[in-house]
Amino acid sequence: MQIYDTERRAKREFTPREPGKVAMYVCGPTVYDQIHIGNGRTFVAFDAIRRYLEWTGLDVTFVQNLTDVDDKIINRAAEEGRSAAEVASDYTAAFREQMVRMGVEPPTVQPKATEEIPQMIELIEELVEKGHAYATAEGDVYFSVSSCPTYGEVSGRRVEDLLAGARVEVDEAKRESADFALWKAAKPGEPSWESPWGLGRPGWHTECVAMAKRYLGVPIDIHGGGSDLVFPHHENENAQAEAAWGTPLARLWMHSGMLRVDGEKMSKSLGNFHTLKDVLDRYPADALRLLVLQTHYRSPLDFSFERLEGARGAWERMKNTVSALLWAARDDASGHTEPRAGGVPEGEPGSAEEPTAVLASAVAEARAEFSRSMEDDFNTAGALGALFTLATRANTYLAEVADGAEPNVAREAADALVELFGVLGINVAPEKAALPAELVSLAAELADYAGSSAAEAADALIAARAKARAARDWARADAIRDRIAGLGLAVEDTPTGSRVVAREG
RNA sequence: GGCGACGUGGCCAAGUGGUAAGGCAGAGGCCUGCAAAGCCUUUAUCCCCGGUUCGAAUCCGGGCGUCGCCUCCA
Repeated sequence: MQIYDTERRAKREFTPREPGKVAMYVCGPTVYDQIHIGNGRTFVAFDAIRRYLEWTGLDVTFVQNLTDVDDKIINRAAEEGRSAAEVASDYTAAFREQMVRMGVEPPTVQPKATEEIPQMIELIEELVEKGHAYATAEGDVYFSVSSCPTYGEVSGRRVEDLLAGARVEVDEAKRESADFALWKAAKPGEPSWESPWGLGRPGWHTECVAMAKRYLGVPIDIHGGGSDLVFPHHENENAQAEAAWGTPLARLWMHSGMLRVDGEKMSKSLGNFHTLKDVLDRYPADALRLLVLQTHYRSPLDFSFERLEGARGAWERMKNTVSALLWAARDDASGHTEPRAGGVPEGEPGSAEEPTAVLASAVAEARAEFSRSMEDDFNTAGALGALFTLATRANTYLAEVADGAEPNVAREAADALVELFGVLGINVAPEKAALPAELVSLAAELADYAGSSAAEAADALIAARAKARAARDWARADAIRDRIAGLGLAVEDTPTGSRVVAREG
């Protein structure tokens, strides 16, 4: 498995520190507002990566912090006239809700900064003791960048450049402009904790270091985040680990590309700012995931609603294909699980041209190509291409063999699509509970159905409609279809016969 | 100014030494009572100029352009 390492600026073979196990840390949000689709992109990308690692059999411990004490939260609280804790609590809940909607697996551990203060103080003390950090008269503690020889390695910067090109006013209390705060003295009314340097709160860069150490041990295997975190955040994190423990924080650094909207950086002032919640209120999460994963995680992603529409269409077609395959396998959304008669393969048995054999090899090819792409730095776009190709071949197969589809091969193809899209967190399986009980009474009314099974009722209605169509009684055929549609379902006529499916939206 | 990334068909996007996956949109055809779904066909001098090579989108040099970070930011 090849993974691109930000620090080395090259792909390298990934070998976990402990065979079979991966210790992974991805920076979480600062909970001061609804997260936006840029955050969403990052979290979906790392979720797909995590799912793939797990799918290959690795035991992944995934840690993601919540920054619940920060200037932004304090400012927000002041604006709204309530406590910082309330603001943090609300947006923590909001964040988790969106992650659930987005289909992101919950982290193994999701520590909050405010609950890790002792560990952070311990780390800062260690840095002070070793001469890598210093306290000011005001009660702030800074990290001394020039005391750390490896500073700059993660982001590829030189300390001299940083000092020379510093755009920030040198804080009087800081020894050098590049030094950064590990601990900030509290101002009146701000959330604060007791420390050896007086009341205060931790700096952002210290959180992840303390948490990674506590929950994963250093160096961790993979540290991820958005590419805007490379500098200074991850550089500063790494410096603390190097200074305190003489080890890099992470063995491998992964960074996802930025998201842009309509070709521009997303910002509130440009009016192109979208929260994840707003987008998920309008579009299915699977469509958004598909859109995100159709671009490699390191590339910039240009978001637009036009593209999202396209992704939704593509996703729905995938579901249609899976649905048709399951129908051919006699196990679809309408609950048919018993094989039916008539599943005879077409063509010359044993011939390479035989459609069933062609589809079977298409499945194998798609699986191989999917893995090959993912093994190459999680190339989800290439992996999706392989799945779309399989879907097209499957549809071709169904069209070619008509009613003679081989159930086992159709099922194999459907299973592959559901499984592999599922590895990317995209659900293309038809909903099993799609058939409402009202179908039974409808079938009783229109098709003389006397039983109580919704699946059988669907069959009876389709049979009644087929009979009407055969008799060229279009009015009756359409009436049956319309009544079924009235239940929120749809009737589709396919090469393999008609079927009742759940309707989108 | 410093560091870095990218430039592939109308839009998006894989490929990274042997002559261009896939998605969206468009056009034509097939299937079809209608509708939906589906299938087939069709659109690429791979930003420009040099170089290396039997052979380059793919490597090297130069140019042009776009973007990111350098300040809180996923």
